[in-house]
Amino acid sequence: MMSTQTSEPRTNSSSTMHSSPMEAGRQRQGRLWSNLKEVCDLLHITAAVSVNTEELLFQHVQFKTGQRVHTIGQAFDTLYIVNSGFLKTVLIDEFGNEQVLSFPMKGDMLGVDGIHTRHYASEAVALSDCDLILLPFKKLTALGRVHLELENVMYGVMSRELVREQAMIGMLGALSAEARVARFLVSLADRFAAMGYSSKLFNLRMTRHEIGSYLGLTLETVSRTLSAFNEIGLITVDQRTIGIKDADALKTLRRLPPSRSRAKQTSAAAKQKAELGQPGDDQVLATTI
Amino acid sequence: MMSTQTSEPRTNSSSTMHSSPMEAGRQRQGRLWSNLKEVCDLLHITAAVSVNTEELLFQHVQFKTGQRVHTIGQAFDTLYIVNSGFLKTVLIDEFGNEQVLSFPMKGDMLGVDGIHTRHYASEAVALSDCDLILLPFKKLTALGRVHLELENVMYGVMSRELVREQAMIGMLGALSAEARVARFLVSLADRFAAMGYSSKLFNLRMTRHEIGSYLGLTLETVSRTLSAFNEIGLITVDQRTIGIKDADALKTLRRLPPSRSRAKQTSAAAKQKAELGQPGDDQVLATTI
DNA sequence: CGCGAGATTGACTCGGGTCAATAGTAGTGG
DNA sequence: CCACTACTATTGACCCGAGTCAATCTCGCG
Repeated sequence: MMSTQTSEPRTNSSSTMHSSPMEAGRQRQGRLWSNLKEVCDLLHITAAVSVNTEELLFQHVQFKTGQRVHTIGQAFDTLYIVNSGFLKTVLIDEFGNEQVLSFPMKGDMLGVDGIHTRHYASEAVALSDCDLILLPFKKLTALGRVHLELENVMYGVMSRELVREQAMIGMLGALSAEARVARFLVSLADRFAAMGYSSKLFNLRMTRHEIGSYLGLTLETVSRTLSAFNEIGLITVDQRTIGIKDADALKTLRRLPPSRSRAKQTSAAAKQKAELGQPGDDQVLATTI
Repeated sequence: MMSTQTSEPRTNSSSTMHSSPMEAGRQRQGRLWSNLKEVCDLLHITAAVSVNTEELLFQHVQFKTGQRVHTIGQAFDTLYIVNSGFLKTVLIDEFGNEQVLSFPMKGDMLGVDGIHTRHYASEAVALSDCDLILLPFKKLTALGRVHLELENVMYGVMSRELVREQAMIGMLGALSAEARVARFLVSLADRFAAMGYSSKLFNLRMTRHEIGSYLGLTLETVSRTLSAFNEIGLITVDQRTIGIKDADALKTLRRLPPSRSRAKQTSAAAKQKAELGQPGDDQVLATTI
């Protein structure tokens, strides 16, 4: 039934553009293109690209929810930059189990893991309709001879990704389930803020299962932890709508009240609820892409 | 008691060389230097460095056991390649706890995480006397203008490191304690083999505590797991001397399969074709639009 | 409207963390 | 050479955090 095909994405001509903001891009031949300057801005890389690069254009491509951008083992030839939309990258183990590695969004680069072996080492799937900028790798390296600053841009992006993964390893190796979920929420909030969305109220683009896979937890643990945060007033939860109520507490959280509060929830939980005031179920609209 | 100070390493002149093999390097001005070709060989990067690069020399530096190569936050200016010896890289959290990120050895590159912010994001400590090759980053990028293949070497190394960290995340997120220890041993064995040492009998250069930190486990669990492997004949253990008896069993050991959503077994059929690019069965949404 | 995927919640189990006691090993100095 | 000390490793006892299994509940969509 639902074929998860890697069907041809459309390199948009007159196609349906989605509603998310689109800073970069211009029409030409009925397609979207971006120049090097815009690409660097998107990456938040402060590269002095002084020369006129108007003739140096990179094409955009659109992917719809569920489509794969690349799969594991596929021959590598291009890098991607997310201009809008949300994705996940996953590893597939020998039994077909998914391990989520990251949730790329605007300004993130995809495909870097393919450079080494010339085959993508992970799979990238669109969690929403996406607009990606294509960076053909050969073109990129060829450009390095003309625009030397490009080299540093690439080093910076790859190094940044490496640091991000190091932080991930640190988190998986050392933090409790609650701390992982808390930091995940904070990091999401920060990224939304960086993109100009609200950091206090947003929609998760991924399932509990995917969050759990990303954090090395089960979906039940993720769900329970979100409920617990909700109960003590750190956040509000309504399905995929998350409201951040106490970002500082989330940032520094290591472990929830160790023992007693959980055993007898009738007393302890109720008491906490009373102390903190009614969490109240305010449902508000979240940012939509 | 070894003070772990960051005292000046010696850029060897007549200094004590340790016992490990030293393929690359030549004497000049009483110091060891390597050319680009040797550096690439060390990295196992198949870069066609055709031109004569004899005048392009990189200096070696020695570090003694316990010395730090770089610390977190220190200004970044050079990359390192391990020519001989063993190290660990660690993250330090807000309470001073170490989180081991990797155990670099011959052919590995250090310092890449400093490129992005121009400050090292991790700390590198020598676990044995080490011989490292210095790659001043400015020199490296300057060289990119003359030797264009160097750019690809760097991309390859960084991408390789990224893939390694991805695998680490996958392991921490999905595998049981036994599986982690088993794979750790196998990967060590493979790396020793690649360096020309025995893959069947080797010495660990790190403590149980460091192994545990690396694998997201406690030192007790590591110790117990090694003892258990010893008891069922997979390995022999005597302090830091490890003998691999059944590498295949170690490679495939799982205990505690992350349990997959999927139907209850008939797994034999499902498992055999763990091919790349295979969409597999469940996962992945799809929304055929 | 009914179906199916996702989310929530409860009850139970157990892997691995914690605490603690013991023993093996190495470096230092008398 | 042997004690003295500090580190490292092994093992046992206990128990808690998170995984497992399972029963609803909700919601979006055809």
